[in-house]
Amino acid sequence: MGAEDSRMPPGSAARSGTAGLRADALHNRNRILEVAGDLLAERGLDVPMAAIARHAGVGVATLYRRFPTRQALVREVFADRFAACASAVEDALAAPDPWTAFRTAVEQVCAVQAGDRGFNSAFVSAYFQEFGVGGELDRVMRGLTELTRRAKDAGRLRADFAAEDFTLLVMANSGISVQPSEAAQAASRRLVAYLLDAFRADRAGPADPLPPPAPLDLYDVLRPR
Amino acid sequence: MGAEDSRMPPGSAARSGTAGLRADALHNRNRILEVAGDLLAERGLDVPMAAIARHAGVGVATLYRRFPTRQALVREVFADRFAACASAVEDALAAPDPWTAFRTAVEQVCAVQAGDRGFNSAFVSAYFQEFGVGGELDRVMRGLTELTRRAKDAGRLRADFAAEDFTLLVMANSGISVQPSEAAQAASRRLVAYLLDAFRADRAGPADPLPPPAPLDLYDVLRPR
DNA sequence: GGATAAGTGGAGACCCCCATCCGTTTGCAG
DNA sequence: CTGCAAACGGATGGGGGTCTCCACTTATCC
Repeated sequence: MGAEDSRMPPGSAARSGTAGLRADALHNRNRILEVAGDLLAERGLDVPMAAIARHAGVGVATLYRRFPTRQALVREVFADRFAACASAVEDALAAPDPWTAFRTAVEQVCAVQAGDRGFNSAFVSAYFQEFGVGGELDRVMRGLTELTRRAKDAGRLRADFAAEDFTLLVMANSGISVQPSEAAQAASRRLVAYLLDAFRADRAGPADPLPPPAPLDLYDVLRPR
Repeated sequence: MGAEDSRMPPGSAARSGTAGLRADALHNRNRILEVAGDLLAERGLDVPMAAIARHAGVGVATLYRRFPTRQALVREVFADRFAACASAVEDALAAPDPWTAFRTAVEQVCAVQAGDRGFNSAFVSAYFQEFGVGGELDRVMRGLTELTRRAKDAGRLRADFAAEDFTLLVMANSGISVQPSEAAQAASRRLVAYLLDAFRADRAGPADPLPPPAPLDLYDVLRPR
């Protein structure tokens, strides 16, 4: 409960919990994160903790000491991917053409999602409610909302596009990405292309009217159990 | 192997294994199927066998005696839903307008899928490789292929629509349907509407060219593990 | 170089699920 | 009514996963 560590310069810990670790401990921690990243990508979110420990060449105790819960581990592993999504969106905000910006942002987020089974599950699971990535997720969502506004103002995005449609996109894409493979990634790209095409404003003929935007909120839809 | 049962009139067993059952056994069997249907829909494919037995008011032994494997149970439970998909497609084949036929077939199949978490998983999982529902599935696929041909010939379906795009649709829809709820079903309807819109041939302007159709085969993509 | 606390790995307690075995009950035919 | 095979359900063994405890090792500081 005392002071964190009065000698530690603020901001020196790139990530939580790395401060004051002994050299060997830090090495193991990194090795665990590395291995866990691979295993989660390949096998999904429910890969046994023991398997991660074994592949990392450490005992389970070491794993649990460093990451008390599975969530803590997963959060740490995917923090950078969440950040990657966020900055992809923010990069897009700098692009001149509103539609291109919208399109590339969507494409990039979906590509990240399709490439990693674990991240996909993490992204689309009740987990991320307690992930502490709310900040990143909000950055992504705020960015996408702004991109949406611009694309609509420019007349390139259909007017009845709703914020919930991002959720639609993410979850549909997650269905494609259950088993990440080259084929699945290609399929994801094709799905996204189809949907972006459907989102365009400049289509001929009266499309069949859309069903009402479902009040679809990831936080609601995926509530645990 | 001996004769099945020489006294049984052929075709009298609506489903496999119901012939010659004692009255109480038959009652329990039906109760199990009923309860299993509900539980699978709600909780998904991995609901514990014990839970099914308990809800049905029978012992696990009874459950296992009637359905030796989980697959046998699931197959029996969802046989009618698979059949429903098949006949929805075949009904559509009778419709006069090719596009309407295509559209309603897709909508109905996706609606069935979105309404039942267990069926959704069953539909989109390695399971159905050994389900013995290959017949039904082939009926569905053959029907959809024919509907595709007609819709293309009529100039209503875009020429670069590929057979693999059905898989795309099913898997995307499965992502929406992880947690069946009114909201999820509405979302599914909206997704399908978007995609059908994207599949239409009569769109203005050169859409961005589609990524190549991924060689996406459910049987391949969802291979166990 | 030695004291010390941080770090370690593996054994094992606990829990959940699957699937089978077996003593008891019960529908049904004669 | 009676006998028996069919049916029943709970106990049980086996497997796998999570997480903790503890005796041993090792980096680090003086």
